[in-house]
Amino acid sequence: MTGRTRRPVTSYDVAKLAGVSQSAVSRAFTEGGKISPVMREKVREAAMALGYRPSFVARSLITRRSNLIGVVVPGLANPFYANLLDRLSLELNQLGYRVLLFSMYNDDDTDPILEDVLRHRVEALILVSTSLSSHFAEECQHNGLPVLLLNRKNDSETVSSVTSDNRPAAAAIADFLIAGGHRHIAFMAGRESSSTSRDREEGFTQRLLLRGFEPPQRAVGLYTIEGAMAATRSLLAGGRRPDALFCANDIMAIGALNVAVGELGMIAGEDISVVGFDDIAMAGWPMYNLTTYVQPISEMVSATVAIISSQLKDVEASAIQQVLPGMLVIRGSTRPVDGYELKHQ
Amino acid sequence: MTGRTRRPVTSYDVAKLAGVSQSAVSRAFTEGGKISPVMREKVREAAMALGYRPSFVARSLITRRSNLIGVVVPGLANPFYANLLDRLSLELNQLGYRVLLFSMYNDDDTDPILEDVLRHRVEALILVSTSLSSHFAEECQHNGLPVLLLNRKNDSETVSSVTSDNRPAAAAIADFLIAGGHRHIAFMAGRESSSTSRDREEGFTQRLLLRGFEPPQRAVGLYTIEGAMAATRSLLAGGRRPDALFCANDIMAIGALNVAVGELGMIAGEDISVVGFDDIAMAGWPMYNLTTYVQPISEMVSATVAIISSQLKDVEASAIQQVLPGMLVIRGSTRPVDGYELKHQ
DNA sequence: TTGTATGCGTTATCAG
DNA sequence: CTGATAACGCATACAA
Repeated sequence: MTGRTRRPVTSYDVAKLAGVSQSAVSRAFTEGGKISPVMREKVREAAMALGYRPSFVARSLITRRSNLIGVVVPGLANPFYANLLDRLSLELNQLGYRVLLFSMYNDDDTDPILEDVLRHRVEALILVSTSLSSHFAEECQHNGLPVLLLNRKNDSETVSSVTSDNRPAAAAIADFLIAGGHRHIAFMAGRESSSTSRDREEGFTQRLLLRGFEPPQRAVGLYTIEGAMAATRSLLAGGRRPDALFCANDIMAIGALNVAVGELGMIAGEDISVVGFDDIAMAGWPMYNLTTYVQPISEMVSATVAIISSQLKDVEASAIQQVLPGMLVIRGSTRPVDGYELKHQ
Repeated sequence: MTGRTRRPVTSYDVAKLAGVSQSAVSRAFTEGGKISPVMREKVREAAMALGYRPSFVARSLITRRSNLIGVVVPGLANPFYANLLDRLSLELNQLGYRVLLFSMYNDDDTDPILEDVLRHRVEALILVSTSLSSHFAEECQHNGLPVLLLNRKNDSETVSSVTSDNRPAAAAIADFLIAGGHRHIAFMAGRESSSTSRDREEGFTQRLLLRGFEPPQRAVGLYTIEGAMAATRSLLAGGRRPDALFCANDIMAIGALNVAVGELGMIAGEDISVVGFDDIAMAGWPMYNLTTYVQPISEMVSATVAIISSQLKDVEASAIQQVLPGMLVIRGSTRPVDGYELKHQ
């Protein structure tokens, strides 16, 4: 406790104090190290006295394992992403991995960031609702680096992904709105570049057409509250006011409610039915009470970790496109419909 | 593009292909490396062909700089934390640092996690609303590792912190509620262990006493929506219903509104006035329209990065306890008061 | 079981 | 400006 050390304590320092070899110190701190209990204790004591902590960076260099997993998120303003990241971090930690975090704000060009991630020698890469250039996909595959797209799909079949069953989900929502007797149905997209948004729109539109409806009125909310509020204002200002609105995610649906209910004084579930997608916590709160499609977030995270784990074990493991089923939960933001059970709070 | 490489490409591989020495490769990829343009180009070409990326872990070992900053957050369910993390990540990235993320779910014992962080040789440590054992504080100081508590203070003066002016803020809220003619004033605390919650409570209570009021009715919301909803139910079920409620953060205030307005049908700003703290995005949405104290999140993050930077430059730089002023924004969840300007949407 | 010696992929130091 | 060579802190094959 005397002076301030500048240089961190090394295994050599510990070895000298304990009167043993450096490798003994190493073994004392390695998982399955063959070492006698008495020696281990001696080393641990010296280490404690010096405040020694084995350096993961030195270890990584030789073991080629960084214990790091790169996670790229598109900002955390959407609670769904925050939640996803939170759980991901938790599960990865339990497996002994640490999360190297990257926030993407412009979806267009992930490459510079990914370049940086690779330099850190992460053991795997998880992209949350973010796309990947085919160039990089190849690059990662070539290096045997597991990559997984979470809540988004890739054109190529060579990269793994975990998503909900977006198309059937959207179709079910179309059925529900039709059954509710709505006639002027609208859809709010996220970003045009988002496969997730496209899938939901296609599933929705195709089912409407199949049932003899016109394609929905269309707006773009850019996956943000503000964008959704603006889009909703113009949607509801138009001559043919829609009586139902399906938004590609909850955050936009809530933006829509902010405008329809909060600004225009409409009554959700009577004047207009609003449906979201994700089931973020807010959706279940009394003030919004939003009908939405539950993304099975827990299963999605588990599947993600499972796939990553398997590819970590076996580099040759083939890519998996996992699609997980969620469920529609009916709350008060939509007109009640016979045969659909209202979720009791 | 032929076989799959198992071992990442090294600078030696590049050197061989380019017909130069390994050090030349290193210089070509180092910031201020003295190297001729022609050689640099030759190296870059070979590197591109092989898909070479310098290893940060090898570099870290010798430069003793990991480019990593450990950030510990108490989960991301509270948008305020998510926002904080988001901005922090952004600013640190711009300075060339990467965020090594840790989520704390039990506030009690951060030590095992911090142990792990240090092994990764992070260059600094930012604890968001999380406490630090004095043991670890010493340890970090001894190692010359900058540590900063964000949105929380420490007993010891030796560790830096960045917070809002919680006490004056809470006092201002007391004044505002008194001016609004409220008589039965309640306070909802976060966690008892939170210095932030304690500061806000003390500032609030002391001002009430000073103005001749009784100490506020008290509830504990545990900083969560669910906790706040439960606390509010019992608060409003009691005989003496409070006509004003100040919650130690927004998320709890919104929980309170969920119950008061959403469940009990009360009218916020008439039957009861609810005030929060933080000014998360949600607070400004029409459905909640929450009066709250704005934490200057942007300034807090900048101050954090500035302090960390200065301590990174000069290990001997002394700890700083920075307290930043925010401001009260009046919205619709509280009774209007003369002399207080309503925030226009 | 323990110690010795070597290498992980870079940067840094020194000659040329 | 360029190339050889020695660290960086640890794990591991090998010898004892």
